[in-house]
Amino acid sequence: MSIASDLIRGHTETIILANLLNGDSYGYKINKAILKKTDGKYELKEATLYTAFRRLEESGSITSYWGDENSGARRRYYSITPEGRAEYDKLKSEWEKTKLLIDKLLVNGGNIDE
Amino acid sequence: MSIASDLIRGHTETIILANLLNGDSYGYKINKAILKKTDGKYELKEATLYTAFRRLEESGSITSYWGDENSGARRRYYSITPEGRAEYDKLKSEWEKTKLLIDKLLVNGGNIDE
DNA sequence: ATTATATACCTCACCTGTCAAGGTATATTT
DNA sequence: AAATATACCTTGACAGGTGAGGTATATAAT
Repeated sequence: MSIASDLIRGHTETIILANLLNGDSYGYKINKAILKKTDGKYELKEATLYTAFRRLEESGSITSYWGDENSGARRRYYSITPEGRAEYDKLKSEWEKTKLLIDKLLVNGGNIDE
Repeated sequence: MSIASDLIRGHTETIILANLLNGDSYGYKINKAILKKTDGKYELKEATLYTAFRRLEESGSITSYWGDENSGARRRYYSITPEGRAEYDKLKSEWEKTKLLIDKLLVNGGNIDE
């Protein structure tokens, strides 16, 4: 594995929301978009992806509907709600703050008396 | 809570190791050092701290010994091992890579066809 | 004297997100 | 007929974080 799952934990929902900001999409496509964004380095596990969809829908950040494909596999499309956009903004800014905090915490240092 | 635990998850061990690079220390002091590093914004929960010590010791990244305080509460000191230093380097560089990856993934974008 | 606060350690049960492993179904290519 | 790609889903196990509890010493406040 190229990325530790404990380091990505907690970002799954933000990643999904980011992929819905510009328009509706569906699971498979979102995962392929993630793969492309990261130059093939990262992709969500299916179980993680779909359980995250459930959580997001339950909390009101997204809604879903079945596509009307007349050919091929059926698709469940997702829409981001206004609450979802607000949630995205919140999670994004939390990430920016946390990033700085972790950077500070991982620096070799501290522990010298006074 | 000022920092989401899912965002810090997986960094606990790296944070502890970072605090042992410059010399031995003990739980309570490490946590106070973390608090100081982050200007009072963050502190590990005790249960998190001590379970992380167990894991780190079991995996060979740290060793421990009881201090010889002749007054006050007893202290268990921790030393980072050469393996622990190597582990720190590895976790630190994983963080640097993951940070860039998450930054890419959280950007508004993707989902536009071609 | 007793209560509160600070120091300093520890454990257990629970919660939550991730993931391996399984499954269903359609369409195309070999 | 088999393999691959698309596209969805669920279940059980696992692991790290945490709330809530505990022990013990020393000092400051009531």
